[in-house]
Amino acid sequence: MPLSRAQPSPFQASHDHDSCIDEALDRAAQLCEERDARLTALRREVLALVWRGHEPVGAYAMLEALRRSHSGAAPPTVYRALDFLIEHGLIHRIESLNAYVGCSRPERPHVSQFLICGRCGATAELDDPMIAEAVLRRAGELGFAVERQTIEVRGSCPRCQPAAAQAP
Amino acid sequence: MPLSRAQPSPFQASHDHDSCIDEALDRAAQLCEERDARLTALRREVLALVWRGHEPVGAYAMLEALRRSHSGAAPPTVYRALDFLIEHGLIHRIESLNAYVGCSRPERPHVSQFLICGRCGATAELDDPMIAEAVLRRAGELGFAVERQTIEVRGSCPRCQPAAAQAP
DNA sequence: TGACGATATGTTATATTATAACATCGTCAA
DNA sequence: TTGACGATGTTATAATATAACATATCGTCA
Repeated sequence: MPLSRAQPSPFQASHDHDSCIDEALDRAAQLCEERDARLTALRREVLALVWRGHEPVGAYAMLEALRRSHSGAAPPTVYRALDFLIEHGLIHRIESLNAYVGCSRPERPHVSQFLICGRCGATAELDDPMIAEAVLRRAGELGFAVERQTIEVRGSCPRCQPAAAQAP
Repeated sequence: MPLSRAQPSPFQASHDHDSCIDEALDRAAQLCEERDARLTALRREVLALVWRGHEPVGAYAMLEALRRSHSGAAPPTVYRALDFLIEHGLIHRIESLNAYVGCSRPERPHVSQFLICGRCGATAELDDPMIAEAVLRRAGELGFAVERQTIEVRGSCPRCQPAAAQAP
């Protein structure tokens, strides 16, 4: 089965990231059209910036990059675009980094978990039902009604682990 | 079995919070002594501020309170104390709130999960091995070496749920 | 068409959270 | 007693985020 429209696996070896970006932008365009949401040039540009890599990107880093094309850009310019993208599930905010990362499965709502490499910064988005359900189960036992799960895991990705062992 | 030295259960009905604070301070003093760490008056005062309630407290709120007794207090005053308390596992930082909450089991290292009520702010610290292990298992499958888990769950606590249903 | 309403963006200012850098103080031990 | 170290004081500034109001753009309907 060809994975024609899927993001690369977590911590995959080098891949064609340009197509990765293109694909994310295409999917976003499609989703926004379906939902009558306006993926404007500005929002699209911010989405592309989030997808520059698989590492979370800070708002002010995006702002700086954005200013190259968009001379008058100010903090609200970026934050408003980020708000839109988050609302539509196109990106996620990583709370422990104050940074933003592209969503790998924007089509459907999901509970995700993030594995964040402390060395290279690469971040993988998981959608593991076992984890999500373990949280729901325990919360349920305590009578707590879950609305949102924020799960961010720091550590070393497979590619950085020899390095991690070398220089601890 | 008497729970002589245990924090109250998550989302417990009203309890004697003064003894809750006292107990946290006593345990901290004991732990610091065991570890040859200096729980100075300032650090102790900041710890008491974190324990004012079971809701996470922001650093600048603590700073304001601290200034009543400590006229010259400045941001570093608070942040340095917080750093110390975190290092010694006496408090936790809630990433999604930029706020700090007392640790309910400072004696031993643990992986905790937080249930945070979006209405009253009350926060319960869990130490559920099922959740922690579900994360470790999945990360392990992907070759990711976990160093720290940040798990923060938003929702409504049992006491706020009727209210939540009423005013959604 | 063109005027209106809604949504998006521009612009300026400011709030909130956190850290850098260096000075001073206090304590303990040699 | 002095020197080293850890803690705190002090000033300044960095980094992240939002408020508030002005202007522009787009789609719709009279």
